[in-house]
Amino acid sequence: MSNEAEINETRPATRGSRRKEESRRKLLEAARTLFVEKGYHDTRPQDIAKQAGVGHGTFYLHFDDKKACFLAFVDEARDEVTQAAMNRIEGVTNLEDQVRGIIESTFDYGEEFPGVFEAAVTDPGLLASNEGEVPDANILEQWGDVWSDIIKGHQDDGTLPSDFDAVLGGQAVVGIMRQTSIVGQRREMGREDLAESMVRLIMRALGGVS
Amino acid sequence: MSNEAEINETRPATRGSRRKEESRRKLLEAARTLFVEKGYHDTRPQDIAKQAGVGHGTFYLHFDDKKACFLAFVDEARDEVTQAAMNRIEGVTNLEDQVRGIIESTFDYGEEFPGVFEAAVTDPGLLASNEGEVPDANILEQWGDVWSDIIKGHQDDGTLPSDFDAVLGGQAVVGIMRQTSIVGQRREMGREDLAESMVRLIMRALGGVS
Amino acid sequence: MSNEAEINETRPATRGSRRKEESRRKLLEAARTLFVEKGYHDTRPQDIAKQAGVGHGTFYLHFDDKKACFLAFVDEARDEVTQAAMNRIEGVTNLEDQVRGIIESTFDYGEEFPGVFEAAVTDPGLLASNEGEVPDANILEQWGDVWSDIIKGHQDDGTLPSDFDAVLGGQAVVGIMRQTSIVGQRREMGREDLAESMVRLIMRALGGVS
Amino acid sequence: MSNEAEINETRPATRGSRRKEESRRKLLEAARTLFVEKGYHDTRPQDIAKQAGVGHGTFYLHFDDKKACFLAFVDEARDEVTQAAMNRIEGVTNLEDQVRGIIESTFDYGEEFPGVFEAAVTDPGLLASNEGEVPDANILEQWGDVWSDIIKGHQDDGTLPSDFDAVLGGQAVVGIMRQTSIVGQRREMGREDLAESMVRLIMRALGGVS
DNA sequence: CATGAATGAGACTTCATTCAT
DNA sequence: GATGAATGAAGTCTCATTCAT
Repeated sequence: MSNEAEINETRPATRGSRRKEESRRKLLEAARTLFVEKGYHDTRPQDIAKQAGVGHGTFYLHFDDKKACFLAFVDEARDEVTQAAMNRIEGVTNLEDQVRGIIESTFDYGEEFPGVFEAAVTDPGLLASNEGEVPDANILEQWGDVWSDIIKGHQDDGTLPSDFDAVLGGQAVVGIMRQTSIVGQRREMGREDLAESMVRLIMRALGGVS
Repeated sequence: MSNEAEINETRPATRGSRRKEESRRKLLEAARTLFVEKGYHDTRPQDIAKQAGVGHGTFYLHFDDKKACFLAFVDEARDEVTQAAMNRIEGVTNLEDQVRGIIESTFDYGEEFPGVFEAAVTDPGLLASNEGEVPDANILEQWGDVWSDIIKGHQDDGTLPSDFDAVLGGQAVVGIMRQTSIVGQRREMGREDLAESMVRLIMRALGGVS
Repeated sequence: MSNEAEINETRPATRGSRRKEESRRKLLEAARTLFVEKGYHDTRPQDIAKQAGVGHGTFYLHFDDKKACFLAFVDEARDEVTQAAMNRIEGVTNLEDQVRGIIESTFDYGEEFPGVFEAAVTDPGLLASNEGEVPDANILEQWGDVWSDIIKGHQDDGTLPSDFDAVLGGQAVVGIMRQTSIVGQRREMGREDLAESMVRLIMRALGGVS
Repeated sequence: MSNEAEINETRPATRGSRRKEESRRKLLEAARTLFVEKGYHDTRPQDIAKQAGVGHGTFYLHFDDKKACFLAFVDEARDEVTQAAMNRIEGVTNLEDQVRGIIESTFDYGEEFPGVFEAAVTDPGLLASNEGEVPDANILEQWGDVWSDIIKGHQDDGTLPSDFDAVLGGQAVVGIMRQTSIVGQRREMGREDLAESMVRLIMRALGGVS
């Protein structure tokens, strides 16, 4: 008996917990599909459960409530996008190549999972129902911070001028990316042109172009 | 629709129409207050009517539905912000002064009517309930177009380089403004520093600074 | 217009409010029927509305929630029972006659509205869902207080000994009545015998019998 | 059922049955804690299992359903209270001393296990979910019967008058005790005064005082 | 034109119970 | 015997909208 328990500790994925993990996975996948397709307010926990092929109640076994599920979806999307971008610029040191790489990577992700990014960007503030709730940091703001780090690195080694706040610079980059890509897609600009314009605008904004 | 309004202004309003106009005004003011305070989804037509001091049913005499009311609120806010900005840069020809003027004007508006801008920026797409509805153009996108015109003017007279799409440039400006001002406020940066950084980032992005 | 308003003040039952009052009445009647028939936990607001012939939502126009409706039902029942008892002993000064009168009156009420009293006696503590809620005074306790007043009166004029606390005495009377009548009914004792035994037990307990 | 229990005591329990007995014990203790703390409707079988440190499913190995568990809790509490009272009046023949002894014993129990008595008194009728179910006799009614036996004994040996039904007398005693002790505690009367008043009221009610 | 009582589809969530492991 | 993930019927309550007055 105690033997078995110890074995379980080294192999934490017991039968039950593996099954539970599977359910959670199915639910998150379903949530992604539906949040993207119909948006937060038009997606019911019930729909997610059905799409996942589990019972209504199972939903609440994995998420405290609908909002928690949405936040989990956003977290996942953010991690994926960030990971993809990081992989793309692995080893790249030139700023312009980094900018271009991240933009390309974001476009790739958007093509592979259409709508996911847009859905994930829904302002969490909109979901707050209980007054006085912690206004969870926006995914865009978090992304801006990633950019801030990159910028700070280049300010330190002299590639970029230091006459502006790296924090605001990071947010500006995200602001440009968000707004131009939304409109660029809506007005059906070509991906190449769009990317090139974005790179130019961003590089210039940061003072990285003579 | 604006036609009709003008006709009404030229001929003396009947008793009924004056009363109606008054109701509409009170409702819109109430709507602004509540949409700003509690957001779209947590504001009920009933609340708006009560705050306006009219009966619930009266709401539907003036707006087809809740969404229409929200859109009217957004329209109004947009017009106010735009008007204020236009007044501020009246007669100003220098780009940097225009940029600074509009930013200052936006900040002023935000201080006078806290939260209105943020509320008005809610993506109308989120409100769509009927599938296949026309996703009304976002207020930010419309603003970007205003900037595009300004930029195009400066490209034509050689103040700005023409090596990027003025449309995207306009959106980029709006993107920078939105994202940096949100974060700037959240992190409690001083208004002066924030404005100065925004001006510098925008001017550089557009190639207006050596 | 202002004329009409003033008339309305003297005749507060406008058309709308009269209709509302009617709905409330129908709901309370339905609530009584169902709470008595199926108990608190097996009666749904929906059932009450249906039985009353109004829509689900109307229920919540008149009661904050299910518990509030139950409490309103209890209040009503208590008032009725109390009123009937008070009417019965109007002008009666002899204690034994008062006791007998109230017991008879309670039995009458129980025969006219079977189960109402039993249902109304449900401990409100059982309904508390939010921790720290005000534990509304029990209907029995309130009744005990009514008896306390009667007893105090007889202690003051020497009809009853003063060697016990009138407050406890009042509660004791209610305790006797409740427990003996429940069991008396369950074991199908005759009403006459039951009443007579109750009178004797109560009179003796209060020291009102030599 | 009590037969089976006794057999188990005489022959050495197998490993399995000992373990089972242990689980049942832990569950009943947990049930007592939670029923007292949160009441019947706010206590879920899951909570009981968790508090007992066993799996949810184990609950149903020991009790047919939630109601059965509650009834087992009530049984246990009743037996404890009764046993304590019986021990206290062991050898006491004087009625007043018996009454006082039982009251003291009940108070002691209430101090040692606060809330248990109150929780156990929940009318089982309230728990009935299947229509037409036998409404199990109330614990108070059972207690009244115990008193009836005591009273009958005193009627037989002439200590008490025989001009009232001993059954009702027993119920009356319980009614007095219940109602006065609830209110006495709520209004924070001193234990001594409360007990003394209760003794006097009960003794008089039964005609045991000159 | 104005009102506000009424509506009912539908939202979110809970929980007693089962059953495969 | 023990477990705990899964279930889904059922419950309470909301709210955008209508309509009789």
